[in-house]
Amino acid sequence: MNRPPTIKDVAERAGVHAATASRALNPATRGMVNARTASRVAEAARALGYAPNSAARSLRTRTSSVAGVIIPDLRNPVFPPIVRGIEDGLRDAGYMALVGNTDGDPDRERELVTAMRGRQIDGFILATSRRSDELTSSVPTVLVNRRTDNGGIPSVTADNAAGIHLLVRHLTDLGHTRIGHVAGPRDLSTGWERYRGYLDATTSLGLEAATDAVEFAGAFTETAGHAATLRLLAAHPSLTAVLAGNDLIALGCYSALAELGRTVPGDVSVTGFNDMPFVDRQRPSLTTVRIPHYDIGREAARLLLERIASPTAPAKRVVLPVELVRRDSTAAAQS
Amino acid sequence: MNRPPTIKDVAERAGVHAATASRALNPATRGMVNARTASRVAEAARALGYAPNSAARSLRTRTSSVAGVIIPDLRNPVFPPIVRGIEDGLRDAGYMALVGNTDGDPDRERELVTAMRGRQIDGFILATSRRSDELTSSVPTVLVNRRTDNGGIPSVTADNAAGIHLLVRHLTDLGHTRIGHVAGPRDLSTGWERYRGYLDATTSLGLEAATDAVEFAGAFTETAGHAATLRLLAAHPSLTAVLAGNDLIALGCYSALAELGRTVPGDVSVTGFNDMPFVDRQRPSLTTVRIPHYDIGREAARLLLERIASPTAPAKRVVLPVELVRRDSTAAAQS
DNA sequence: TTGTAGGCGTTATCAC
DNA sequence: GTGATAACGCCTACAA
Repeated sequence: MNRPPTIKDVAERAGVHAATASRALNPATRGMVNARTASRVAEAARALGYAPNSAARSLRTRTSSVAGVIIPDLRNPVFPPIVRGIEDGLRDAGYMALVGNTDGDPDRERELVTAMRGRQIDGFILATSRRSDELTSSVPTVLVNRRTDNGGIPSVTADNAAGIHLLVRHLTDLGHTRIGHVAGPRDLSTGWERYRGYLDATTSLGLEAATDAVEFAGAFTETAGHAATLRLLAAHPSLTAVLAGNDLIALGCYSALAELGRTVPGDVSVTGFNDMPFVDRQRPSLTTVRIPHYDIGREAARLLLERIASPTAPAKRVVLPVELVRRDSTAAAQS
Repeated sequence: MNRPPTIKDVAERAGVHAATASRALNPATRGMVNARTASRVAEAARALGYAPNSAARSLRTRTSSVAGVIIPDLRNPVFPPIVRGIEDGLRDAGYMALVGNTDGDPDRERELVTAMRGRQIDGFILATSRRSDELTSSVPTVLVNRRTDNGGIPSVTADNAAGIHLLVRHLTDLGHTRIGHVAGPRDLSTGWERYRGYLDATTSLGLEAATDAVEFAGAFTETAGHAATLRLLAAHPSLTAVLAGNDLIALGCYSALAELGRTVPGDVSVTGFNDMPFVDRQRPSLTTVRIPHYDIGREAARLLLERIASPTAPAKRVVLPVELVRRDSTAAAQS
């Protein structure tokens, strides 16, 4: 239980001064030191099992090689693969992730940001932003999955518009012309961009009455999707297809349609968004758009490291491609 | 972009010495200081937006209020609620979680442990342990979900044996007497304890031939479960019920039985373990045992904090109760 | 190429 | 009850 070795111990063992040991151990300054002494120091460090004290290093250099990752709730199946991607992306650069959940509460988010700043975080990856957020962080920050309307902060998101276009195209290919939309919350870029994509796709394909065949779900949840679907079909009973804002909303569509005595896909086709785990095993299996969650996370980590290296470079907005996954919840329209 | 305020700034503004400010701000030492100066300091800190520099504090106190959480893979649906529970449990005490994934690789695990130690972690929560691991950490450590055979390290797990008893009892109540087991890996406490529970329950209920009606799946995955189920039914074609090591293995049972032309639950009843998300929506919905993932995480955090406070107290092994969830994958045995 | 010295911000110890 | 001081371990001008 004796103290871990310090750089002084290493220096002593190698017969040099602490400053020399420090230079020898740091790749960036290794060149300043005689190659033979350098390897002697390295050997001593290895023998002692020396690991630099990061608190001391942070205090001195004002960097920590730690990134703060703030998400709404890890239990939402969208986030685990994203966080995993972030972790893997950070690891390559020797960074680690401090993870915090907000449950969508802005106060909680502020608390977390403050607490993490106090811990000398080098940067933030936020998955919690609303479209209207005006983030003015002095710390390098990257948005993931969601983004703000204001493009000042780098972000990594899926191509929501393209995904919706793929779905609408898939449905029109099946002969559908009366396609409704159960949209996600308007204040989140995911909900909003998919809604805009729906408007674009339907109008550009010349489908009538699309603009008002929309209901907004209060949240990306099954229950909110259920309620919104009931409202949508009450107003538009003749719809033959429903585009849901995401997979959970689509599951809400399933139950609402069942409640209304409509079959999927016999009477109404339903589509989701995200391709979260196990939607391929629902009854019926869900036609949806696959978004590359893990890659989104990894890319966000890359962007953050880039940003830390050059904080004043212009903010990139990376949009990753998505993929249509045809399954059994969509079928030819009944005429 | 000027430097964040230090305790010296706060002291100056309050007209006291830095040491006094430090005492005033620290709840533990607040008593040493005059109440009026204390509140003057607090006010100055608030006005300046002072947040202590945790690197300096860590350097001085050798504590960081950060815990390392090491898991196999966040994408395994068991872990998100556990990690979330840990995070919530730590937060109450002002701790944060540094999360790392190992993919079950012991080398990777060692790397992570070393790296986190270098970061002045106050303790570890490990979800990666194998039964045979001999952990001899000088840092407070708690095992979660899995544990080692050697009881020297505190752990928080679900009551696997009780869960299996509930399932076996449920099946015998339905008239089953020929119950097989597709077990999880023997080297993990989860797989092992459920296997032992199966032996106990079947023998204590006087079911014949139970001991050899077991196949071990190579992993807690659907494919491993599928393969093991085929082996089990080849050797024991007359089984009317299969107890799977966990939910994913149970899904493998489903597909294997379908491949063999047996219906669930008509020909064979199947049970899982964990009650992971969406198994209630499989066809058929899965009878399983619900384990309190979130509470397990929270309790692990509590235990770790306790351990940090008194590192030499005897190691508790906390076992949390589980609950039978009856669904459609089990039915009365055909006679 | 290597050694010396000072300081990062905080807290513990000692003196008043 | 408060102030002065030193030390935690590391890094980096600057000096040699």
